[in-house]
Order: sequence, then structure tokens, then C-alpha cells
Amino acid sequence: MSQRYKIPRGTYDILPQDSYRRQFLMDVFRKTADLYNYREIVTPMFESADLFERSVGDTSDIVQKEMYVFEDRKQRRFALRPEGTAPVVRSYVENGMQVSRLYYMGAMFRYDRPQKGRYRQFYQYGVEAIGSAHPYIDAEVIAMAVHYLEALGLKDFRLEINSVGGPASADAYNQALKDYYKPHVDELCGDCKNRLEKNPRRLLDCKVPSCKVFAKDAPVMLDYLDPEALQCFEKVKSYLDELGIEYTVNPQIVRGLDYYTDTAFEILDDSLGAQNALLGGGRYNGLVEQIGGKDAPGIGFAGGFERLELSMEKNGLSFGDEPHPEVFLVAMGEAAEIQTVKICNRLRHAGIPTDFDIEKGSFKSQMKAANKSGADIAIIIGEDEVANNTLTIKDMRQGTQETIPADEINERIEKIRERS
RNA sequence: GUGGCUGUAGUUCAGUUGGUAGAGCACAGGAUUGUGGCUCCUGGCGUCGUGGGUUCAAAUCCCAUCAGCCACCCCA
Repeated sequence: MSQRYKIPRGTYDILPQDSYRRQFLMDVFRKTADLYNYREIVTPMFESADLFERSVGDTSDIVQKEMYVFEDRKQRRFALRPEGTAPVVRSYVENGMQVSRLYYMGAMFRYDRPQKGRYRQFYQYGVEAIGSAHPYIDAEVIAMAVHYLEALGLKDFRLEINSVGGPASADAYNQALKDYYKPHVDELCGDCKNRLEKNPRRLLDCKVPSCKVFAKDAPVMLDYLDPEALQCFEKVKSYLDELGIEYTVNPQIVRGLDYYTDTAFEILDDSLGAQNALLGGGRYNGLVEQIGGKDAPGIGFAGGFERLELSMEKNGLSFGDEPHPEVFLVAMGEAAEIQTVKICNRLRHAGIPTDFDIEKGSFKSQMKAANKSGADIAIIIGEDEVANNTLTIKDMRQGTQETIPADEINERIEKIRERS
């Protein structure tokens, strides 16, 4: 026997019987983005590794231990994209785009240990609004995220926002944290000892009880914001209030990507388990310039479809209807088979989803197939029908049927469609 | 990268102190030779995740490995 192959770790197949669910999530996202006048952008699944190292940050976990890096045949270093913002900004710069409101959907890749809501290849939806620093845009982007979740029927999520300020306030705050934690270095866990030097903000997130004790009284980020950032944050909040969007300010939100400035936010669903972030985002006012473009502010968010599905299942929400044929043809005998092929073709070209099973032998098993297909209508074509140039139309829901002249088929189908 | 639990038919799982495998669902056919859904009947040799070890004998015990789930971590 030949080798049986297995799907790579941390990946999954979307099987045909489930694909309409993902399609539904994508359709609703597109419709929501249309409402806000955002346009889709599609970028490659891989980019220069360097792009992510510089933007996401080479001290971040994503770059340090989760990125799929490879060389091509000419020794160029590439990475499977671990996130969507850097590629979109790269395209924005490369194509000389002006003020842009963009959305995207697609696979992202991170080498991580799989668990509930976490995969190595996962699918994200996201938006980026580049070119405006107006605080309304912050609120609009957040509003769109909330709008999308509500359009799916979700309710049990909460929005948390924060501001991490610009580079100046970030430096001041990092210094304050270092000063605060320094006297307690010996009491911190190993991870936190490293964090103290590299990224003191992460200390606030530590789950180790002995470290948590200190987090409670640690300096608060908002106290170190420069006046401009603080004012901006206030405005974002008031726009959210005007839009009727509920939120809580959580000064401890720490986003794991280095390019974030000012507004940062997350939408969480606590019923999801350990991976409870439905989506997250924030401003990145220095990123465009850093990637080589003319200085321009930006803000965006990204979320994972997998977690959306978990949350929707948990709440028993609908993913729309599973596709099925409207008409299923049942043929008896060779002459009927040719008729069936022709009628099927005609119905399909008339825009009516139609099918039949050419493999099935007995009448009975064809009827079973018709039933299983979910079709509303079965059209039976047997020897009698061929001889008399008629068709038997059966309403599968009611169980009623009628034999009609073959050329009345379209109007009869129309009638039954109207009823259902 | 670390830890815990698990790995038997397409699927969900059972398998008693080691004696080389079973059920529900699904699927297929039939009861009803031109009528589905309900009911009943019939149909399962499946590398017992993989490799090695202990034993007269391993799905069952031991080791390794791979995979899944959950948690740490990180985040979507």
C-alpha cells in the first residue's frame, strides 16, 4: 500500500459540507466593509522576511519564534506572512496610494503550538485606514469591527481600549516601569527578568502570581501620555460615546506588535477559552515612514475567522443556509436519461440549481438521492413521460405530484419556487 | 518551547485481571419490480496512530515517536 499523507500540524481542511459557513462570514464582512466604503486589497502570502522583522519588531515573539522563514532558489529570504498590516502598508507605499481605506481577508501563518482557537495557518479579516490621524477614524474603525460582529448576531463580547501614546510617551513609560520593578528583580519570574530589559510593558501581562502582585500598583500607561496623545484619546472616546459603542478602558492592553502607537483596542469573548481575543488593533502612526513611505498615520484591526466560528457555535447562531439544488431529476430508462440530461441543462441555464444522479440505478435510490439533496422539487421522467412528452413534478415538501406537458416546466417550477 | 489528557471501522465510542475486536450514527442494498422522509431486515478483515521492547500470547504492559485536545506562553 502506498504512503498515506496527513495534513500538516496546526492546519485544517474546510470540508465541502462546511464551506458555506466560512463563505457566510466572508460575505457579511464584505457587506459591512461596503457600508463603510472600504475597498478590498489582496496581497501575496509571502513577503521579504525583512519587512516583518522591521515592522512587527525583531524582539517580538512573532518574529523571534513564530515566523515561517525560507529562502528561494536564489537565496532571497522570504516569510509566510504572520499578519496583514505590514503587507498592506508595503503595497500602499509601493503603489503610491493616497488616503486609503482598505480591507483584506486571507491566510496568515505562525509557528505555534496548536490549541483551541489557535492554528499555524489561520484566516484573518482586517481593515486598514491609512492617511488620517483624525480621532474620528479611530472610532470608525472600531465601530466597523463592532458592526461586523453584531451583523453576525454576536452579542457577548466586550470592547477594551487604551492608548499607548507616541514614541516619546512610550519611552517615558518604559523607564517608569523599569524604575518601579528594579527593586523587585529577584522576586520576578525568569520571563519577566528578560522582559524588564527588552519590553517592560509585558510585565503587566504576566500570569505568574508572584509577578501579578506588582502589576497591581505599577505605573499606569495613561499617566505618561504626552498631552497631545491624551487629548486624542479623549476625542476617540467621545466619538465612541456619540456612536453608542460601549467600551471599558483597560490601561494594561499590550499589543504584541511593535508598530502600535496611541489607540489600542481588543474585542474579547470570555467564553472562548484561553484564546479569548476575537480581534485586536490599533494605530501605527510611524509605520508607513518606517517602511519607506512618506510619513502617514494609520489605524486598523484584524480578527480570526476560527474564533468567530467558535463564538457563533457557542451562541447557536446561524451561518445561513447550506446550498442545495432546487430541482432534482429522476430518470427511468435509457430514453429518459437523454431527456433528463437535456432538461437538466436547460434548467441550469435558466438559473435554477439542478442535479441528478447518473450512477444510481433503481428508481427508489434515485428518489432517496433526491430527498438527500435537499431539493424542493423532483422531476420524474420515465417511459410514460417520454412517450407522452410529459413530466411528473413532485413537490418534495408536500409530497404531492402532477403530470404536466413538458413545455410547461418553467412556469410550474416558478409557481413552486414562489410558494417556498 | 513546557506540562496534562487522549489516539480502536467514515464518525462517536465500548473492549472486564494481557488469550490477536464490538455497538450507535452515517453509508449501501432490500422489504415496496414508477416514488423519498418513518419503521423493519441485511451488509464491517479495520495497518487497534507509527516504530521498537517484554511475553508462549499485546488494542491491553514498557519505551520512543507522531498526531489531536486542553493549559502555560503568545495572540487572531
